[in-house]
Amino acid sequence: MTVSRTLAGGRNVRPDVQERVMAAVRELGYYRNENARSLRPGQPSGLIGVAITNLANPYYGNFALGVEEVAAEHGRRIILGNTGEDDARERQLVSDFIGRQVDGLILVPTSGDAAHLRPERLGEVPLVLASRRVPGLDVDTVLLDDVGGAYRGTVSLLDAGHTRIGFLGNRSSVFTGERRYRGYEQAMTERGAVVDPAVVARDQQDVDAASRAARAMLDLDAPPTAIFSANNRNTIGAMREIGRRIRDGVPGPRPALVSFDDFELSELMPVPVTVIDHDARLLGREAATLLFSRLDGSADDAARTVELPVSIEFPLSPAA
Amino acid sequence: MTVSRTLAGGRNVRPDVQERVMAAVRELGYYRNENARSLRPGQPSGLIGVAITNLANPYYGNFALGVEEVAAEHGRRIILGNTGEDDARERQLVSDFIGRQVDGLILVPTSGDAAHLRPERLGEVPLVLASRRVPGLDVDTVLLDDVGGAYRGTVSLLDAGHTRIGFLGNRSSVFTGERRYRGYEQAMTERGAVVDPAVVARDQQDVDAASRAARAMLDLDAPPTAIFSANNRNTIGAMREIGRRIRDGVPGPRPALVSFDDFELSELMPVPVTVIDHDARLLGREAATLLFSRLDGSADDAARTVELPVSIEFPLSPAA
DNA sequence: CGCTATGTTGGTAACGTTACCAACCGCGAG
DNA sequence: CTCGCGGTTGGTAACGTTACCAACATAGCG
Repeated sequence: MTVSRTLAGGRNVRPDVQERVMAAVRELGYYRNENARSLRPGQPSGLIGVAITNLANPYYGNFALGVEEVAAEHGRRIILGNTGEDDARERQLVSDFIGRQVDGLILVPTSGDAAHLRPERLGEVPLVLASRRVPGLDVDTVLLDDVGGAYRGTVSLLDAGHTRIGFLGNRSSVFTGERRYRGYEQAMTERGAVVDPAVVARDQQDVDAASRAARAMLDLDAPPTAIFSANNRNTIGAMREIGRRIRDGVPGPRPALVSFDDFELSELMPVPVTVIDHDARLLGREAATLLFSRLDGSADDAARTVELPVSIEFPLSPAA
Repeated sequence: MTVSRTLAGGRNVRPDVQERVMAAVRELGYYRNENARSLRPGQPSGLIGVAITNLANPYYGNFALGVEEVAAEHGRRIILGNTGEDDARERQLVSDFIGRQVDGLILVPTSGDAAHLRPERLGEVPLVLASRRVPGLDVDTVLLDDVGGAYRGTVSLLDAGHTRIGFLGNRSSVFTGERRYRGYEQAMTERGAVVDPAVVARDQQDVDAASRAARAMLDLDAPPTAIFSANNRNTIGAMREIGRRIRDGVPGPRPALVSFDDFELSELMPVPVTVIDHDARLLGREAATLLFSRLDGSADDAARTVELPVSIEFPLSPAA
């Protein structure tokens, strides 16, 4: 008990005893067993479970960093798992996290079945969703202003005189893919532009698929003069294809690009790129902040949604 | 006990009893307490502690992913901490990890004091270092072929006829910074080129500092005609500055670049970029593999070093 | 000088789990 | 019919920790 008290701050322990305890701790290389600590009822484990869909994507790396920062500020650690968009893996991760007595969960949910996230399954463990919502699950959520960003980005192309604007994005079952498409579609129809299914490609998960989709689109008899790309992977793929056409002297338009998600050196691209930028790290910080406000009881029961704004960065030079 | 046996696989439990147990588990939303489990002597916690220096850097995100993959294949989870190159924070993380009974540690070490990593402090917990070595610490380590990559990259510039080649990199106390500088220096002196301190800048930690360093270098009366950049952050910074000069019509050379670390769309840059590429995810996988070979006892006592090869990607077009 | 108040110390129990052991069951062989 | 054996079941203890309580020492006060 004296050791426990000393390590807990030393209240009501004589200073010379504390000194002897600390000396023994140093000599023995003693570390307090945190697992045994959290075994006692009511004791938090100090762990936050974080599951994201793709750690290789720098956006999620930054997201994880934001969560880790806030967790560290509150004296917690994060256990991190990668789901790879596989909901079986997500289920497995969540149940492992709960088994390790995490104080809370932060997820970028996959699109599959979400029965394992229902309150009756999670018990007292608070959950915060990031980036995506889960249908029918009313919990704290941090989102980006996907619709507004996509709308404003598309409008900037329309303002520049484009009317035939292609769309590259995720399939509609992905939450952000659906929202960003909605923003695009809304801008197009509001301005009387036609959304032609021939220049809408919504099933690319990686850079290569995005390149192929851009190529098919630009090889049409009536290719788009501009492309709205709904995420980083599609932007990189489209840009690769555009660069290839320029290098190889392929005739046809050199489409302007609007990219939802930033990428480095976008200002040096051979065609003008408008970037819809956002702060993944802030998204992570915000998710963690929501979680901790639950943990310290400073939030009422109602589920909250935070929608973070996006900013639009126009190309430095008017055209290439 | 019957519940424990059922959940452990059901050996020597009647099938109908197993069924009743599983039904109760489902009904009650029961999760086995992993912390209590690992409390019993000899039981592993199933956790691997991972501390990296900068999760915002996509390389470390990929590194963490590689570790996570291999850990998941072995049924473990990772606890992740970000040190931000702060060795006090590293110490704190390591002692917390040990307090949580991690089965092993994987670190990208900071450059400070490393007393907390000595075997007598870590006890039985195996440690693997990644990317960097710690002076005087003889443990399993995964490195890149920094010297060889930097050497070959520099040689490619010399072969192209450059003799005045600038260097952008980390200060020499950073392990990789030192090694990459060595490769550069070795190539230069071997070929009789002069390493001029005026075009060597070794103290940039972020993109902005790298831009400023590149600017100062290119503003010299005798600017370099090519630049060797020792890491991703310096490459991006240098490229920004080069792009700015092209855009603003600043007179002077448009230096060719060799970049240690890949970046996306390097083929679309306005000056030719040679990339010294490597696989951070593989680095993570390799580190985890070393760790697990310790854990299952299949490695003998001697510390091992794995040096992963790098590949060199030349620009698609000879010049811009 | 005795009483109380305060500070200090350590004994005990409980958290959830599983290794070990003891008890019990039914079945087949002698 | 009895004995022994393998399969099944649950009691007990222990892992390391801390809340609670009891015991004790000391100081202050009347």
